[in-house]
Amino acid sequence: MPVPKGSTLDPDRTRAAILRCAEGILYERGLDGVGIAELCAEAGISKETLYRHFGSKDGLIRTILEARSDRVTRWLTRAAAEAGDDPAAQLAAVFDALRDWFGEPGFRGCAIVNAATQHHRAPASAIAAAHLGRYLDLFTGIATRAGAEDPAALGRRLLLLLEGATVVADHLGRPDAADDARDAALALLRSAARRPADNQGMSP
Amino acid sequence: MPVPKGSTLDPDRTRAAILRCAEGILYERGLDGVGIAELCAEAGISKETLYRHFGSKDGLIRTILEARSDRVTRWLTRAAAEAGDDPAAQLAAVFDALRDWFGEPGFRGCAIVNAATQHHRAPASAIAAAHLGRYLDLFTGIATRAGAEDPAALGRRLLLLLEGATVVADHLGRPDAADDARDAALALLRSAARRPADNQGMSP
DNA sequence: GTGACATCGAACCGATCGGTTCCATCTAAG
DNA sequence: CTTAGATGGAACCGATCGGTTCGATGTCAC
Repeated sequence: MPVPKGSTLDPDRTRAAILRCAEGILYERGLDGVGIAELCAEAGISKETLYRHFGSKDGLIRTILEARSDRVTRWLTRAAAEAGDDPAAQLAAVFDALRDWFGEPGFRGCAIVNAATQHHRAPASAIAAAHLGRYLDLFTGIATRAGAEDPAALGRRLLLLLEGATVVADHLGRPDAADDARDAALALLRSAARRPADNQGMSP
Repeated sequence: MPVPKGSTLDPDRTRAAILRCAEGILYERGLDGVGIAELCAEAGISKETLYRHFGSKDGLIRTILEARSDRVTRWLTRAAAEAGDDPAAQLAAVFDALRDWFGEPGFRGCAIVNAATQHHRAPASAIAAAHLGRYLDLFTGIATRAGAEDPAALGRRLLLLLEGATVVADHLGRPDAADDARDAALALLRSAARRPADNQGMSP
């Protein structure tokens, strides 16, 4: 029961408590797998309070997803930044961070992509698209600093590895998909940074 | 109304008609986005008929997903086989086929992976895992024939590209994610087939 | 014609859904 | 002490859900 009776604490704190509690349950059980009533019971609040803060279940979901996109983006960006100046090291750091995430007990894929998959028309789709765009910016930045011939193209390919690793880690239960993605990403980085043409060998 | 009154045609045909109709609607609207009643109405059958054939909504979904996994696997395997003997050409053919799929009007991601994302505990999860395993076999076969040093590892990385491309094509609305995946796959194939160590350049 | 079978259409079941409303209660500010 | 605001608890709403049952209707094999 995170929220006492009356207005013991300011509404902002109530709001934050609802978000923190609902995020976990919705992620674990799916957007349609849990009702408003259970969400409120688990958070120790009444339905009226929830609706005063978020207006609707969709409003609650939107708020949760936007906050999560911000948090995840900051987390990965910082992981890259803390790896130093070498673009390859930054790239490796991103996938190493992902691997930690994939290995956590409750891992169940990307909450934002999952939400968009479940509610395809709803605002979740737009949030997911923006979220992937942020990933793209991160990877394109690394590709640019690595001196890739076509940083945008390399960024897009790195994004494929991230999303693919997330899906495989989830549905195959293989957190080490992040390791495969990391190795593949470094290989792509090497071949893209090499030179204009994409053949880098001395084959017949 | 695909199914007339009485038993005009044999039950097998009725069953097939239900499957064909329900598959499209469930894919488009999501497993929880459409009820049994609407499914029956759209297929022009009664609820009793549906339940006699499939037992439950989950039974219907399971049947649909398993059939779809078979069909998709055969489709991609044939695309690879028809590309000739060159492993690189086979790989390119797979992603070219995917691109056609991504570009279709109703594309909404992989139905099987989507189903597993929506019903995480249900049999959909097992079907999705098996489905990814089939992809893995396809890619590992290509990697083996290409003479990769570690065909299993290369197969896993190619799978990441396929799944990543599917997610990105869906949520970013970019069918050309398949082209990025194709180029990345060919680059990975080249660098993996080159030689034991994974550094194939002449950097400092 | 007769019986076995498949089907439709509709009513029905209990449960749950998202959302609304009302009121007693508690706290903090004046 | 009083008042304003935030809250919990519970009742309530109409709709929909997955699933069951039953009788009428139709076709087919014999």
